Amino acid sequence: MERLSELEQCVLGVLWLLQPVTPYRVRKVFLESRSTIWSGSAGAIYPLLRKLEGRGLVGSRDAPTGDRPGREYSLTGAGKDGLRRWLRAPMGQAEASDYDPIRVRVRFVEALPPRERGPFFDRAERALTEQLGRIEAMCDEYERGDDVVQFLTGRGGWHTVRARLHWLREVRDALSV
Amino acid sequence: MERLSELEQCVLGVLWLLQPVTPYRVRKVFLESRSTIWSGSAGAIYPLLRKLEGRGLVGSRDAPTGDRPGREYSLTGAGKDGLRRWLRAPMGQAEASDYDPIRVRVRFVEALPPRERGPFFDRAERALTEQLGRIEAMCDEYERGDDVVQFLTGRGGWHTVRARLHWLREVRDALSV
DNA sequence: CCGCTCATGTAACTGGTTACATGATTTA
DNA sequence: TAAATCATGTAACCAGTTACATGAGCGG
Repeated sequence: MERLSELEQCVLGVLWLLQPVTPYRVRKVFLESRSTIWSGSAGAIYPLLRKLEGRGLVGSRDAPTGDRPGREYSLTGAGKDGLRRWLRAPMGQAEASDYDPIRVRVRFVEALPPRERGPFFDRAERALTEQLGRIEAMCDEYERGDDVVQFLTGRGGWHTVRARLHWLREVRDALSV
Repeated sequence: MERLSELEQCVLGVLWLLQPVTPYRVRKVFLESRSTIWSGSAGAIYPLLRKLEGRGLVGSRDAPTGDRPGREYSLTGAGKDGLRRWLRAPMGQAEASDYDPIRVRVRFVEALPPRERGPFFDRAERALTEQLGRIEAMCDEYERGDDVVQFLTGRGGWHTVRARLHWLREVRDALSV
């Protein structure tokens, strides 16, 4: 029982939500995600799905639409077990930690001459504000749906980005730039 | 002018902060970081430093301690330019986005039978609370130093983790588990 | 003297990305 | 009818990890 990568486990989750589902639709979940760790590239998803099938965690069948060939994947019992094992696993520092690309940049902001620091923070604030807007739009959409958890998950991202934005203003203030 | 990876740019930043610095000390920055995107493995740092040297962004010299051989790296002018170019670059969705390993798990929590959802949230809350404690300890330490930005950066992580923790309690409440 | 940390490295691997190829279907 | 999107895939590449090897110095 080889352990699964984070992406593989996410894909099991997506399958659980959307099954039966085509690889392309799985891809789109990642392509359209506000998170950027995974690109949702075909080169990631198609081989991954076949690999999961080889391990018996997912099953597939041909599902052509009219003339076009198509393939649909679903979770097997073992697949659902795998998903649950993930959710039952202990959570440690890896799960609690986060990486904030803006925060690391701020760590080194004094490498910039003073007059460039204001514009730096402007760029950062704008990026976060725009992200906040995107998430709000997304949450509005989700709120009209019937999937509560989807909405709540969106709100999670919103809270986090807002916290980063507030912190950024605190930093500007503390450094008076 | 090949573009640099995020890790390479971070390493330039670390060099800017600590130069002249040994590869081992650069590693420790990542090894001891609360963030877990990079392991700080020797296999990452040593070849990377040589690569940066090959590109003329960093310079090195022998710096043995008594009997032991050692090597010290510093930024070159081009290296500092590279660091600044990073900080001057526009920030978009990639920089504003975040990945929260707990949030993705929450997305799929209903794949767990109801009675297991409480313990799931317990584990998540504990992991975040512990992380909060670690960050607080770190910030206390930094506060006694003279590096304001280091302290502020620590606070950034604290704000983010606290936001995630608050959100988690909101979710528990909303799902009443 | 044993084990730990300091310190420097290499080799094999792997989990992805980028870029390409192909063709059907929809939309402007 | 041209361009965009749907849909499926492959091949080459690459950044970083894991695991290993080596040896010096230090604390119990």
